[in-house]
Amino acid sequence: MSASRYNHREVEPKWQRAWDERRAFAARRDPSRPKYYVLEMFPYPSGRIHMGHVRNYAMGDVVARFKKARGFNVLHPMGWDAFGMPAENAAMERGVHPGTWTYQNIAAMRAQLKSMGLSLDWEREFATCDPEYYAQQQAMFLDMMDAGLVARKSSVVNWDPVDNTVLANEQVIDGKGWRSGEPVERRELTQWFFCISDMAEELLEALNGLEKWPEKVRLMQRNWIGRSEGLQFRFKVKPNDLADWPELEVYTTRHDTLFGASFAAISCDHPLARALEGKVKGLAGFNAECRRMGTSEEELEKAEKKGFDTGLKVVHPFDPDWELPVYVANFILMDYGTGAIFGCPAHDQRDLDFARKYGLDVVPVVCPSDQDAASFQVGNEAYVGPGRLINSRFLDGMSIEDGKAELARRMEEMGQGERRVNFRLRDWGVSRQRYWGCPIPVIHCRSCGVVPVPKADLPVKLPDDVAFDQPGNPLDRHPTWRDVACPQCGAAARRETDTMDTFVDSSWYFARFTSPHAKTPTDPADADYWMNVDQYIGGIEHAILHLLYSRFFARAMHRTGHLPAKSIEPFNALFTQGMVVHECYYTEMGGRRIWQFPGDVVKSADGTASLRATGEKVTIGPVTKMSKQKKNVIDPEDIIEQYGADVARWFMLSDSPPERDVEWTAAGAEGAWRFLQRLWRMLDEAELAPVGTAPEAGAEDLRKATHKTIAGVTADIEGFTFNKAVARIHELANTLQKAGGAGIGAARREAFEALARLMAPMCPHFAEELWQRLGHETPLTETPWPEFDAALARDDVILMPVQVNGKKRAEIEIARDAEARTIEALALSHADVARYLGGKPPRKVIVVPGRIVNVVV
RNA sequence: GCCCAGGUGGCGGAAUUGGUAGACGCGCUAGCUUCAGGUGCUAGUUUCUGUAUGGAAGUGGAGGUUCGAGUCCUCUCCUGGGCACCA
Repeated sequence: MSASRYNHREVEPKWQRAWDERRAFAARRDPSRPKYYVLEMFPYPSGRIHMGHVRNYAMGDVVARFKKARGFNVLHPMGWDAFGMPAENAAMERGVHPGTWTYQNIAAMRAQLKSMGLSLDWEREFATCDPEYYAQQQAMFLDMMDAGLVARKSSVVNWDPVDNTVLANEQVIDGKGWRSGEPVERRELTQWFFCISDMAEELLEALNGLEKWPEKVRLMQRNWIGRSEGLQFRFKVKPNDLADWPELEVYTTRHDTLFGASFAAISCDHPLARALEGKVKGLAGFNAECRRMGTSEEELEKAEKKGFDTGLKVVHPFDPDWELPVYVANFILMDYGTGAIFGCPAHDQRDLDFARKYGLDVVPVVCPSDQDAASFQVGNEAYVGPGRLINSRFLDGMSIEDGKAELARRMEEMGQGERRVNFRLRDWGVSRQRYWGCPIPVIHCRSCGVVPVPKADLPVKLPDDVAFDQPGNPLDRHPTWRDVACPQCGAAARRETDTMDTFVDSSWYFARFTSPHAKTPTDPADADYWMNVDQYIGGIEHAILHLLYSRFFARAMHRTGHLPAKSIEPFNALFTQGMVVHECYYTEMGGRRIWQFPGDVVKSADGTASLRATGEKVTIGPVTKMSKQKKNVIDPEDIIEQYGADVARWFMLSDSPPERDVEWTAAGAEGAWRFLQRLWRMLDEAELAPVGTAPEAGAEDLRKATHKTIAGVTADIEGFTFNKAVARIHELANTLQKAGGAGIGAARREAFEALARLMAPMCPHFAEELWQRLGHETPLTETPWPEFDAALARDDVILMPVQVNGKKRAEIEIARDAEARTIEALALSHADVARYLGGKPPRKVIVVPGRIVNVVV
């Protein structure tokens, strides 16, 4: 036989065509078979796939193909998260219509994804910008309005005063608008909201049931929802010439520290702060300064703590002679609690920083157990630990918990406050003042107010004739689109020009895949059969928002009759994969870094690097997430062209555990390529028995290796440790290569066939070709997963380590199920062990049958 | 600032979940095969020490629990992700 080479350029298209012709991955409802729905987070159509996509979809495809081989009726769909800002940016920069740009990108990316050979049901494909999709989203918005899940209220946005437009946090750079360069202001707008906070308790509770979700994601969601038990109470305000403000209501979780209070503070957006602007000199300016900060929590928290004394006082609830100054402070969030707090500097770091800056008292009221109550002082660090209450009158001597209970009891008795459960979670603002999104289907009528668009008039379609020659929302400027007759009174009215947050689009696409062309959001029979998603796979960056919104939306869809009760938690299992990272390279010019593409850089053996074209010295920077800015991107298309999709997939699954970041290296891709070629050559040279021959009795070692590998790889795929599966396949290939000699042709065939079948989920084209070469006519997509023989996969005699004082000193060969006494006797009789004992009896012997022996001298 | 995760050879990582640290791959070293080569094959490769069977140290750092710790506990340093209008 002559040595051949595996040629991916012929083999990959061949099998892609074969699967297509057989419609191998078309999912059809079949109640007689168990279903399995595997879903990867759908991509944003940026124009090209990147390595992160390759990794994500390679993993999903492993699961899909594996489950199919195990007899499940698999649903594995793909679509496009197609609305969003980049399309509008492209429109502004290049004058191309957002829709044209988006659908061109989809066409390009679809072709790239198809070249990966993924087992996707392309017949279910849709884009969220298809009117067919967003029409159903609008229908659900109306249903949710009816169900009381939608509210209209004001909230703050980033406002660019030059462009007169709302900015995303991303578009605010160092407090300035990204285009205008002018300082951004916070501005209040009336917006549409989904009432997710009404479900806060339920969304929190149900996290406990999501056992197949990573614990860290559940924890992040718990913290995000942020349930707290506290006290809401009212201070009397002095001097009381403000008729509208006899009281100031605050919320606290540390009411035990009320006797350590030294000030009260309110948000600059608090109605009282606004009311005082005309009365207190300088306050308007201070508030304006606060509002110049962005809306992101990060920015607010990191900013220097600043306050403005309003001159107002509030009276301590338990002492009419005790007055506290009222400040407006830049670190109080209007959206949390009541937008007002009392400050206890000794036991809250922010309050302490604030008190030191403005010369306010710092009175400790919680004393740690190892400190003396009379002398305990707080320095530059607030004390937030446990202890006994001091300086607190009727609370003195109590624990924090008892103090809270007693204070709350008295406050409730006085009628001045109530215990209250509060959540950090805010309602979901979905209004966007942008064109490329799903129009919110309501009409504003001068006499009827807000009127929903009748369902018969859906979809409210985006107009095509829009211009992006100026900033702001083109829907506002369109000559006719806004004009419409009021559905109730028939008078001239105006359409809502806000569109929906793109998170809405991605909060239910998984349900739509079960019946992508239904005339209602879902088809009950399809949703009932296919839901829930059995395995969801995506990036950890979606751990909070996307997943929380989807959980909310599934509940909302159930309440409005679009999903069955079992689907209020739509994702049974979740896996969050790590990023693809790469070294970055730069040259320097005048102290500035000029980033260089990896393809333009040559690395030498001594670890230095230079530019291919000019030989200029290149500095190797850190390994970071692939990004256009740092140019450290590898285009999957180049890799697929050079090495094939199977190599790209195999390497993405090797080495790094799926949940961790993986570094793309050219050497790693080469290694994957060499492995496939090696297997291919091994088959050239191997003597095999005919298909179906029973394995020989004399080939035990090879057979054991084969069956152990089948058992191990099966467990690895189920446990999402694909890197270990790859390592095991390498080991079997090594064993097979070394297993020479005649008379084991059937055992050798068994090993080769196992390799082809085990590799099929990871590099399907190569595996199919191997399988065909082994003499099989039925493709692997229709071949069941291999079974292992438990007797062959287990060792009866094992090598057991023997430790002396915790250090390994010997090994004994012993039956796996030997009794402790037998093991101990054999261990102690070992020459190396005896040497350490020096003739004396051991002090203690620990025997863990099947594991280890430890002799303590 | 707050929340979450991760630190193991030159590199990516494995370690039966408290039981032989370094599987597998990359890289490197030596040799072979005459290969145009960045191909293939064989052997070696944690560090220190010793001629040697061997010995000692070793999982970011410092303590602790245990017969036994990469794994559990406390403190600490570093890196990454999220922070509500990026998707």
